[in-house]
Amino acid sequence: MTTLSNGAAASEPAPERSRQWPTMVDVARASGASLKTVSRVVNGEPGVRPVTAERVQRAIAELGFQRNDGASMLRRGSSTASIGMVLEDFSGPFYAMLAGAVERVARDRGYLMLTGAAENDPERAARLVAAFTARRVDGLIVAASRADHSDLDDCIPAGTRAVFVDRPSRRGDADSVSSDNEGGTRAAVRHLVDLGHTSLGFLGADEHSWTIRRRLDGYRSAVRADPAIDPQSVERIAMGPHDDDTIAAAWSSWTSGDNPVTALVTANNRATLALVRFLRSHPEIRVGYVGFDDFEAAELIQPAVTVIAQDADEIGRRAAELLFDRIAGTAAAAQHVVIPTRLIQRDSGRR
Amino acid sequence: MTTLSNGAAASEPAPERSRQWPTMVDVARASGASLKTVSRVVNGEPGVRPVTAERVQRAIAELGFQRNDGASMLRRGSSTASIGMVLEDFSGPFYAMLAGAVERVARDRGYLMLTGAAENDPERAARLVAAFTARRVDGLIVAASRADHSDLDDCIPAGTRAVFVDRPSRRGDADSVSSDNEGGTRAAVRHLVDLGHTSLGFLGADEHSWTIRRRLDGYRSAVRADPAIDPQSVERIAMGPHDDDTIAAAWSSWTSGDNPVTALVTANNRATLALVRFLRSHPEIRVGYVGFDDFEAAELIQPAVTVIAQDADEIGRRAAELLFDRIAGTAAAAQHVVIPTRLIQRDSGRR
DNA sequence: TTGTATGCGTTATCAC
DNA sequence: GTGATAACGCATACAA
Repeated sequence: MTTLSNGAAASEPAPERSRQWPTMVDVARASGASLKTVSRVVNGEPGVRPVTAERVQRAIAELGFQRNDGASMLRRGSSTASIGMVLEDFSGPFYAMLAGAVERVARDRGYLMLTGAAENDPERAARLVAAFTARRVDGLIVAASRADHSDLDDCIPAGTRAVFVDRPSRRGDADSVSSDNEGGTRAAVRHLVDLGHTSLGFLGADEHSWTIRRRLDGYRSAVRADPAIDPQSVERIAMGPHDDDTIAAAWSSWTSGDNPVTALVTANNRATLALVRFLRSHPEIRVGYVGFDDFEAAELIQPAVTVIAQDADEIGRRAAELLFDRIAGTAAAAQHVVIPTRLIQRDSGRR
Repeated sequence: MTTLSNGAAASEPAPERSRQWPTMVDVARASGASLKTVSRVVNGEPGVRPVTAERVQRAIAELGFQRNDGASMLRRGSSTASIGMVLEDFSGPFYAMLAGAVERVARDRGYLMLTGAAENDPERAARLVAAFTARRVDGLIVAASRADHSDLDDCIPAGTRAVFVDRPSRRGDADSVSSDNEGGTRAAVRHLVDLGHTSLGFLGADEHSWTIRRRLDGYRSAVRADPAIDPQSVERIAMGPHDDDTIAAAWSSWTSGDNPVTALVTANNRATLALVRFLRSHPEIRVGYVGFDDFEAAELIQPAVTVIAQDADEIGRRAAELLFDRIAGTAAAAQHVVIPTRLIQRDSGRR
């Protein structure tokens, strides 16, 4: 049983000091080489006699030495080769794909990703950012788009690179990437009009969300711009979250007068699924609809749901690349990248 | 413009040395206090005169100082207060929920989570583990359940705490948490038999996956144990991945002889969706089925899909708690926690 | 080819 | 109360 430089026994992990790893000093002692020589071997530097290197390697293997990257980076003054990602939650398919895309880019560049969920709590988001910067991440991807989180922007130290997803930064100096939310709902409205609908409604979601408000803007502007659409449609807006009751209330109010609503645009996945569920329990209601955000089962539901699809993968990729450009030092003006949406026509548009 | 101790100007981030943060030495200089006094203030240690503390605080605010947690942890010899999570991918709903649950527990305990996806590549998984341990994470959650990843187990240094999700460790000394996969498919078979089916088939998935093999085991044992079931059912097994063609081939072979298959068990979400899609394009085929793993739209598809639901949230929570117990030093024998599955009866069982 | 001494940003010891 | 000084694990001038 070897005794380590820090006084612990190699085979017995100490309880509170997390775990005692062998250090380069231990390797040096075990191999009879000096600290510097060990360092050379570990970092693959030239100028070590093969025999010596061999001895050191053996000691490394025997002790199970692994370099402490934290200490290495501290001494080098180099970056931590890590980024932090704040997302709203993990389980939404959009955020999950986003995180996957970001991590892929990060990994390709040799970076590690720290991740945390804001879960609708601005304070939690702020704590995450603080924890990330305290660990000196090289950059931040902020994908927590609720307006409440905008205080977050001030928590990000000046000079810390950050890219915002689905919402621009309140401070204008940060890059952002988002879907073409307005264009998406505009396309949805156009599609419904093409199908013969002239009286529409908007089934919203969280009104504090920046994306949801952009989608609402798109709906409003498309409705206003088209003289064929009943102007009442501009006011037929029900923000969420929705369940059977809220949808029933909106529906009965929108169909009680003359020129009743015949088609809906839903603002996100949740709203779409709430509507589908509502229609299941009210088979007598016939309505055309287009949902924002695609989902795996959209084509399996009957009628298959026509959607405005976001390219979460592309959004994540672009956001990460933008961040790494910043990290590399590209000092250009803040960019606001808008990723196109795509209307996937299935059957739910006609009623 | 203040000049920092490391020679960079506060307002101009240096290009390659990632970013120059003010250090305690800078704060000390700016406030006229000593390094140790600054440290005391930063850490809330007693024995500082209020006036002095005030002066230091002001300097901290002015410089935008934030303690370098990496350096702090190095000096303290304390843990890094971080865990690493290796998952198969981000976008699968199961892994996404898992990651969310783990991060929630970690955050509650003041830990940060590093995450990376193995994406079917054993080498990538190994590199992730190496990167995590090089940063001295306090523990690992391994949720990469393909059998190919089992080499991974040897990459985890002895003494590094790890909890395996959905697969036990090859080295027996690590905790694991998984669904009751065998019990799940047994319940599925029982359900189908209750509905009157006596000739079954199994639509599998990746045969290298430990979970898929357990589900297959459950199917086989349930079929063998029940004399009411046609023994041919034990061999009616088609491993995946599946598309229309593979399912068509299996189906025609399983229904060509006498006592044709009338019901199927699908091994995971992907297989279930492939079957649903297949049945869409072959409306003449009528078959009962139960899918492993619930999905949001399962109740919206017609017929609504009966599933064996896994409790991903509970699995993640238990795995994380097990890990933190280990980190806290609870030195008990390795535990293998099995989380029950739940049959959610909808309509797809009867044909 | 190899080793010694110093410092990264922080905390701990101990003296003033 | 306060402040020199050493040390955490590692890399780097520079000397041998």
